[in-house]
Amino acid sequence: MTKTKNTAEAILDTAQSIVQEVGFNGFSYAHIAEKVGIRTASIHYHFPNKEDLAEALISRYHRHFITAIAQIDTETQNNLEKLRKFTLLYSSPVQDYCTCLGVMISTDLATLSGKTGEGLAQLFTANLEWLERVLDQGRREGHLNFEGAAVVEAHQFLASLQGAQLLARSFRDISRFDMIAKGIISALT
Amino acid sequence: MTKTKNTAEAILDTAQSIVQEVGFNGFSYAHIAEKVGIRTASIHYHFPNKEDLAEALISRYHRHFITAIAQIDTETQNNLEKLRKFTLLYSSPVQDYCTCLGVMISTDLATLSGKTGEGLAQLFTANLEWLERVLDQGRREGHLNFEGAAVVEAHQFLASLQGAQLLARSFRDISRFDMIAKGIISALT
DNA sequence: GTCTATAGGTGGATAGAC
DNA sequence: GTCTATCCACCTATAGAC
Repeated sequence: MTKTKNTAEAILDTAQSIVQEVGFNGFSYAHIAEKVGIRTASIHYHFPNKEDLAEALISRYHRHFITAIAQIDTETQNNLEKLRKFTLLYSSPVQDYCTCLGVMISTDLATLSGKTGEGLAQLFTANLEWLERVLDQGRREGHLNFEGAAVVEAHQFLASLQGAQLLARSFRDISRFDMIAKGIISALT
Repeated sequence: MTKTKNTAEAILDTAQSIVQEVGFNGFSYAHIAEKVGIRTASIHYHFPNKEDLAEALISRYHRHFITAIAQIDTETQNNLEKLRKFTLLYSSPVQDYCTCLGVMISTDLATLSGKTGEGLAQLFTANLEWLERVLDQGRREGHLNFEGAAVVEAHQFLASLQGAQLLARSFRDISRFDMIAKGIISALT
């Protein structure tokens, strides 16, 4: 675990932070190369073209997400508290006035490959299924209160967080995100 | 009103639909030129650079939005019905699996001018102020039901619709938008 | 696995004729 | 106002040395 990060990982780290800031069509290999401290040809060695990079980004992001919600499930029993922690996952990119990778990729979708699009859909499906499960369990246990199907509530929950990121970013005002996130949670109690 | 549309308007129409599909960094003047049936040099005559185009797009979009909500206010008395019509405004781009111009611009913000950013904030402010007013009036008249401040509810409402656009687009499934929009409305009754 | 060098293309933008 | 022609910067991508 103390092993030095390899170049491919460093490229993905840098690429992800750039994409979250300017979108997938707002940067070039030269930008990544400069930040990582290598040449553009080296990036092409690891990711032959930009599509490969996009697919690698979304796939790694999905894996990280699975890890994150697994940790929430492990360390938290109360379902309301789980949801609160989920909102924190979505608040972290907002600290830099960025959006999560999923939101950025979703607006750039039309210019990306079908495989990247499938990866994005899978990521959002994982989000929605986890939310639906937690919402459903929480209601049955009496900790959460909402009307209608859990799957609808899950969609509303996720959509609200995504929109909250856009609004916070547009106003350069983190409190807009916090206000919305707090509102979703309090509506469930 | 039957006057033939001038070139500047035709450029803006085409540019807007392209931006809503691929984002502001996903197209070039050549793409617009081809669709409009002119040369790129002609676009530069009307909009010297891309920033001018961005500012013109957001400013015109804002004016159109003002017109649209004024019409809702004119033809509708019931505040719940006003909100329902507002969701229809946000559902129309989704029919082509696009997002509204505001959502697209908000993700591309980092690569755009400060003036464009201000225009976007003004657009969203107009959205939020209208929503807050309608929500507040509706609750005082007894047609709407929600807890907490109207300004918070307005933020949640708008964020939900924006996120709903992203999800519908990502899954290429309009019903995701409809599900969320219907959920927001029914939670208010 | 990373580099230099470079190909081949497209980007935004301008000059000047009509 | 729109065109042709063109500039130059930058882009993605590859070849081949080390």
